[in-house]
Amino acid sequence: MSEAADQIFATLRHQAQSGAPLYLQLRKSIEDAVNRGLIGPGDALPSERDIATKADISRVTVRKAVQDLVKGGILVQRHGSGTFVAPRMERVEQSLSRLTSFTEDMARRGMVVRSAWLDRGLYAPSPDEMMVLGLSSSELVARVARLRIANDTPLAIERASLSASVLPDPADIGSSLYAALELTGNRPVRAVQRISAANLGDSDARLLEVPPGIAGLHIERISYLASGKVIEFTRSIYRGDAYDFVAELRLTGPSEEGRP
Amino acid sequence: MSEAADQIFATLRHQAQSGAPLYLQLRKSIEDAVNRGLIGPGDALPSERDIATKADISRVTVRKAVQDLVKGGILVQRHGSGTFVAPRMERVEQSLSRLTSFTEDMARRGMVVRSAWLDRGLYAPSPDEMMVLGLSSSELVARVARLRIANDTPLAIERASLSASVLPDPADIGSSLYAALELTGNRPVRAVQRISAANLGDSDARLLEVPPGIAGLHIERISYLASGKVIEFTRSIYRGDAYDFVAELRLTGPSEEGRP
DNA sequence: GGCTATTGGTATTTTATTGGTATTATTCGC
DNA sequence: GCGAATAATACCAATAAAATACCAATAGCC
Repeated sequence: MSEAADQIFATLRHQAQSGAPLYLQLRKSIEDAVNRGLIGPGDALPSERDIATKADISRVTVRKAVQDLVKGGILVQRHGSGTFVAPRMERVEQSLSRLTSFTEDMARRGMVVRSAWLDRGLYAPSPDEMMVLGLSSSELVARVARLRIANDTPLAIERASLSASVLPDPADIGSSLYAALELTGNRPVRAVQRISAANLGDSDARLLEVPPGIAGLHIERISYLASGKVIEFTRSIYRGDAYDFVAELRLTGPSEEGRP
Repeated sequence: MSEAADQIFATLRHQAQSGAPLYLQLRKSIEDAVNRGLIGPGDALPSERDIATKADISRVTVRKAVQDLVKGGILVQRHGSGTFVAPRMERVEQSLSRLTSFTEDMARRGMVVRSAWLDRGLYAPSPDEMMVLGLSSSELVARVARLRIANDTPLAIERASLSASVLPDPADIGSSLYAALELTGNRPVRAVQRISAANLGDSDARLLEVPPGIAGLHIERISYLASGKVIEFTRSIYRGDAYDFVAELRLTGPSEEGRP
């Protein structure tokens, strides 16, 4: 457990002879460690017992300090699991290069992620879908829609459309659409992604639990097989106030590149 | 199976006495091996049993680690066949000039583009600018702001800040900021760009000739010199209804064979 | 085609570690 | 002296971590 969490004890000893109650000293130490970023959202604190023995005070005293911070929303406790720094709702950023792993990205920030299925089924294709996916009106389209949730806050709506021939049973997708496609041998090799902004409509806003009219990031992605055939068509809507897309650009070649 | 997959066990033993749960250690080892390219997309992992006996831990523990990575989309499992590194979408390197080339982009859509200057001058730096550009309060900052117009429709507002030392006279910029920087030998080689959505404020909306509150794309870009120094800091606002950012993603992996 | 070794998948149990709580002693201020 | 805040002790409950034993699908060989 050591790591950077030991910083707690450094500041603790520093104020040891202040005369203030022990639990207040400890509380301040922990608070400082969080505020100074020594331990960030999602990080685990040492167990109450560990803190107690290391600081040489009773566990109940530790508990008092910790509980205060839990009440204040600074920490989160999970019975049988541990004590953690409460995640803050700040802008989350996603690098464009890792667009496929929402789950991983969020987990790295100490957020508990889950998805709620909005839709999983086979339908008659819309004109849009027929055009993009190259379907005839007699074929079916598989639609997979889910709400992405981080720390009980809905962050995004993802709606994917695929030809039913590549995803005959939309219900048995695990957590990754790409993994499911991989299993059936339909591997996209290329995708074009289009990012724009749009005001959220009523139904989307309701799903994302924000007022209607708020700005949202609208991402449209079309994935292609090696054969050039379109395999997937995804429209995602991200909450504009909680999500950043980050791209790192590199200037290639000499300065003669076309410029504005 | 041996090959490079054995690298997993090397890093595993390395962190053996970290005290962390076994399955976390293993998960990290595998994750590292993938991230460092020791095992690439499509490559097979040793079987769960092999990993278990080699690392001298239970197979269920191996399973826990592997499953986490499957959930995160890093690995793919096929019952009766094996565990494989999942394919991954990667953003194609996009040249700096290309992404910023408003003019070129619009011209491709057959639009007549022009710009209107909103501001060109030297100012005392704001705290933001001092921080990002690394300026002291006694130095000056060059601000360049312009309205981008296509077919007589305002599309975007670009506001750039630079140290006055690299752009002593903001007034003599031609049509390209980058060209001006090139002349003084200050060529950015890298930039980090952050795309988000936000509702347009009153003044920006007025400039863009849209009603306030409409969704806009907010792009923040920080450009770096080869030395690592920040040279430019641009905040742009695009009309969300009239502009798309397009990125092409490519799936990395074994091109043909090697597919399980 | 069908057998078989090998693969991942699952259910169940044990153990250690975590937070949760009730109860009691001490200290300090009024 | 009384009472509230402080601190310590001992025990309870939930969860995670790990191991065992067995099931099911796939691939490959004959």
